[in-house]
Amino acid sequence: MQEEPIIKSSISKQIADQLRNSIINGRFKTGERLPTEDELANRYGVSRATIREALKRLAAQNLVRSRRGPTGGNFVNQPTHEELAESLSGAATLLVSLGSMDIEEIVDARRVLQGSCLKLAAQHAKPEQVQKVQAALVRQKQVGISDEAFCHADVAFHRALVDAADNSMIRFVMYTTIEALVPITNMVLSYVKDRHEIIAIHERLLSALEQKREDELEIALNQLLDYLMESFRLAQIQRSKYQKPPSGSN
Amino acid sequence: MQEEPIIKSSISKQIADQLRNSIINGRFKTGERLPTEDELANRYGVSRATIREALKRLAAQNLVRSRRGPTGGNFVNQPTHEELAESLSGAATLLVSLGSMDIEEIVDARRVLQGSCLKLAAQHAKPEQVQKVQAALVRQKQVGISDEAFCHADVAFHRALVDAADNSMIRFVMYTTIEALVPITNMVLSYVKDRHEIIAIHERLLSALEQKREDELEIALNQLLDYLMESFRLAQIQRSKYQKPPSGSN
DNA sequence: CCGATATTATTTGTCTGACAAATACATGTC
DNA sequence: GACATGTATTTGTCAGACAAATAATATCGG
Repeated sequence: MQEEPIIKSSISKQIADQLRNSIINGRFKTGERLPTEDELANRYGVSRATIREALKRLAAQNLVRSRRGPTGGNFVNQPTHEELAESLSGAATLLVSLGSMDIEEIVDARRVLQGSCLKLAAQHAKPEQVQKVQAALVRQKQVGISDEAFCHADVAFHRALVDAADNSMIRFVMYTTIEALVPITNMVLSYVKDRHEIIAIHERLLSALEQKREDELEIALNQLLDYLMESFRLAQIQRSKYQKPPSGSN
Repeated sequence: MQEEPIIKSSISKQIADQLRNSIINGRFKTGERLPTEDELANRYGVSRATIREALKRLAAQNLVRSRRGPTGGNFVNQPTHEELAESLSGAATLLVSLGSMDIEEIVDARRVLQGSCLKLAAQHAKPEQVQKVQAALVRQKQVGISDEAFCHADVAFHRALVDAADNSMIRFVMYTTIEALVPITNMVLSYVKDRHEIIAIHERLLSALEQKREDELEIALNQLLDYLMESFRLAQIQRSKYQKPPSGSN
């Protein structure tokens, strides 16, 4: 067994993987500073540019962050839930925009997953978590706010709902599912001017949560998603009227 | 409004973000080749090293892949589901290893999410998907296979179950949840030598799927997760016997 | 002695130019 | 026509340099 005969991937990638493993296995602890780029270069016997490319790969995954100066360096980053959710939703929006997932699938997924999630929320929700849901809804009900602000509040509302389930793992995956639908919600909103319907359903969700009525929660959720799908179809029709269908879309 | 007065992040990061947006907005289509590094460097008015660091950030997210030679270059990569699942599970294992999520939460999440997922599977599963589940179970039942191989087959089994739900979004998030538990499963297996219990429950799951019995699926799932948690606790106790608690672990 | 300011050292960020390696394409030889 | 050879193109890596940020230290005035 030779050392490493048939390496096909680039050195910088290999180094990135090694460093990554060192982090996961705890050889580098979170918050700790890793050796300077010069020293890493010496240690691995490569140039600093290569080391930097490896570090940038890790930085793209929020695994390290760098700071300049004497006390600076590259530090192992404990990704916050926010950062994690962000990179996840980045992946999700990418999938959607590349057409790897269609809207029906996402809506179906949300029907099922968020359904379970809401049941959990009804069981576990603490008062302050319910209050957060309410706060988001209040923001959403402000008259005269922009589409963007409305959509932002919409996301906050659903995130608060998910948070009420009080489970990190569920939060992790549900944030992704929610984010994946944001572009569609945005599109729908620009055609469907009236937001009353959405707000009404949200209010229904909130009161059902307060009363811990699981059945009611499920009904309201389905109502919301049905409305979203219906609006989406209308928006698509409207769109194809004004903007000729791309016949030879190549 | 000046051009860009108060930028704090590095140029390479900014360029990476710009390229990323160009890809998402479809200015660069999937499979397409982007300009050579030299040309990008000219276009952005930076050095090639900077461009390369930006590209490595994107490569770390599986957004681009590079090839050498005349027809080579950096190409926009349509991430396969495998790659996506891989990077997701990478994030998940990271979260677990960094202790951002505890096992109870993951198991609870799986109870709920996979529960819904199995119901969907019972409704939608196509024959060939059921067959894949069966195939994975057969592999797992081979006598004398290593812990590693057993665990691999275990993942394949659960993935096949998820695939049976026939929904890309669900697959996306469930793969993550499954992967997050792999390290624990591994650890449990190294202490709990007997695999019969797991296989028995898996067989129960399979037959319940074949008969489309949703209630039975849920019961079996809970049984499996209960067993896992119980074994995990035992493993922890066993562990603390042989390996002194790290009192001053410095 | 103290405090504000200047200097210095360290480390990442970026630039420049070069060469190595892979690889498609053209060219030449038999 | 088949096969070897060269050649151009593009990424991968290297080496050394300077710029920018920043914390520690030294300096000077009170």
